[in-house]
Amino acid sequence: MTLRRVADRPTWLLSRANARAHNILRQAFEAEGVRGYHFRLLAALEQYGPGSQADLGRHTAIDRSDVVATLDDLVSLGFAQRAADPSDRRRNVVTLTQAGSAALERLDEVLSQVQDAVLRPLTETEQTTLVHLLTKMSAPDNAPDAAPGDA
Amino acid sequence: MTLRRVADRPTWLLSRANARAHNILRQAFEAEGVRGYHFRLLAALEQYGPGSQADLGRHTAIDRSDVVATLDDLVSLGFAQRAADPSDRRRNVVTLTQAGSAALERLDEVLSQVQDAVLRPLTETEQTTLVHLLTKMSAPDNAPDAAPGDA
DNA sequence: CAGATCTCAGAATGACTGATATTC
DNA sequence: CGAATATCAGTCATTCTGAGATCT
Repeated sequence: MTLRRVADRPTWLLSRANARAHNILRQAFEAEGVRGYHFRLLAALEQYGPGSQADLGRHTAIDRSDVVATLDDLVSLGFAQRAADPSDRRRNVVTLTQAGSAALERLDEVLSQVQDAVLRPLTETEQTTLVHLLTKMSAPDNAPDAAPGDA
Repeated sequence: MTLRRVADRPTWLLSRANARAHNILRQAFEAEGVRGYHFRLLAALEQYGPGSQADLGRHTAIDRSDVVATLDDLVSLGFAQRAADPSDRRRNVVTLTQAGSAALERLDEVLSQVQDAVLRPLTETEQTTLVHLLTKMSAPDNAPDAAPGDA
């Protein structure tokens, strides 16, 4: 696409680079039968241990209502288990199964390979610089949607 | 979100930075009553002049079937016109109206402001570097989905 | 006939909203 | 009571597929 008013924009380059990575990743995950939401949920289960679905939503920044459906998938894939919390009957305690743990390792490997493929054109120094710039760009204190002094 | 297996990834930073820009832009465009597709179509109409919908799809990388619906919006907003092509009755010749041209200018200004807001945390040198790295990363000859020697 | 064009219907993904029943 | 939890039923934008009708 050579649209002057679009292609010239740095944010468009950002969008293109991201779309490229995103597409490769989507296809790679598809081969494993999962989507991004599944991976994020699995990663959160591993990192934070068993917890409520609300917690999962907070850790992954996935909407409460989407956690429900995605978890349905993970349960039917045998990657996670739901159990009623005896101490708080509102809650479901979600646990990562061994199969889920194994799947997470596989998916993490897939992610690493995609990562390498996407960054391959850059030297290691350039990769470091890119990470630095992207981090700086999105730093919370620079976020235009959360100016200091708000409330 | 502080998910080890996700947040540590350069591609995640890319995704975050892009999402930030995308959200700001979406809201800004929403205030004008349009979406990204509308802007791209308007930009293509301006740049390439009146043409068929198929051409529009090619210039903007918007799917043929989505061009139809998006164009419906632009027509009902008075930003574009459809007319049968007398020399090829399969085609609709799409033309940018004066109102569409004015809207494009407004939206371009909105885009510039969003651009500035997103890149503000970086110095000018850093912005240049970022553009360079993103360009290099997504250069066609480096594209993992179009290796030289394919076909 | 092949091929291009326009259109419609639908699906998938990520992100989000509103409502509801239940429980603390 | 207010607040949190899990769930369901939607919407929305972007992207893409399949099918059909029309025309070159």
